[in-house]
Amino acid sequence: MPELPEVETVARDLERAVAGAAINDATVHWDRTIRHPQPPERFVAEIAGATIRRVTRRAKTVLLHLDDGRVMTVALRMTGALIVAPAGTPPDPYARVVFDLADGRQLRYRDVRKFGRIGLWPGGGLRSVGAGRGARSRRVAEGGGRYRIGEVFSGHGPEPLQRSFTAERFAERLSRRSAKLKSLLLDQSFIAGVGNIYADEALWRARLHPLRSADSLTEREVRRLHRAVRGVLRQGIANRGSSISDYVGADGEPGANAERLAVYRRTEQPCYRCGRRIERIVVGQRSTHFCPRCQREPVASAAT
DNA sequence: ACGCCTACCTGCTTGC
DNA sequence: TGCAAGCAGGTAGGCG
Repeated sequence: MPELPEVETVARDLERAVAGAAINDATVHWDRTIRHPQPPERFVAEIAGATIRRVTRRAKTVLLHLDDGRVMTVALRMTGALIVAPAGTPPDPYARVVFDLADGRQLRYRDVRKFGRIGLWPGGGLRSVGAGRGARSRRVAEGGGRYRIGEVFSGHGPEPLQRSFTAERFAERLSRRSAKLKSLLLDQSFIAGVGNIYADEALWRARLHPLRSADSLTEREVRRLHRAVRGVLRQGIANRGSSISDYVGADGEPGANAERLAVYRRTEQPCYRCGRRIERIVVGQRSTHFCPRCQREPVASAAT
């Protein structure tokens, strides 16, 4: 569910709401939410008494940095949500892990489909990001542990909103791949944080067909896609995320970006640019929406 | 490198 | 109304 803009929204909400808060205790209601091989009981013992220093994001994962340098990672996957509940809020049947804060509030990890995972790592070697308004990347203090949290993300591609993600760098990466644009945008090792919604939106904005192969793009097309990817993500953040069914911010409120989507789940509805009906196809087992007029079909290589 | 499949889970919508 | 099938924002692992 949540892609970069939704995760960024949650991280920012939590930074304001729980930075400085101490975790008294935790309850695990669904063991598999705790990332293997950490047994849930040990996780609880290790998190109890910790204080949250700050909250950031890397790719689609929320990072809760603890005072002692350790980092708790929360990968929301499809239906995960982190919600701050004031004292006295009725229990949530879908809360898989509940953190009791010292001030009486609860930080709840809610996840209907149970795909999400929570991990606890010694710090070190990680560059996390603040995506917004010129926020700078920050280095996590070196933790004394044997493992580095940075290794968790070693296989991830660049953060599209960082200044270092230039059109030139994007062009270079694209030129070495022959995969379909849609599949590549979803590949977290190619670019971090883009999911099914924003991939479709970016391709529409850049007027590129989802089946185009990456190495077929002209320089101009690469620039359009670069701008489009960053643009749709920034717009998503500005609107506090796209709530299609169950995404909510840490305040429990849905985001406003769903109404601003141009193609995602707008099958058969008119394209905002040309009026043509939006089509839905399946690419890499993921539903894909595009305008057949604005986003021209790649020329079939008539080999003969 | 790439594509395709299966899993992991539950709930909601659609069609008969 | 009931019931089954299809769909969902993500990703890991396996196979060819």
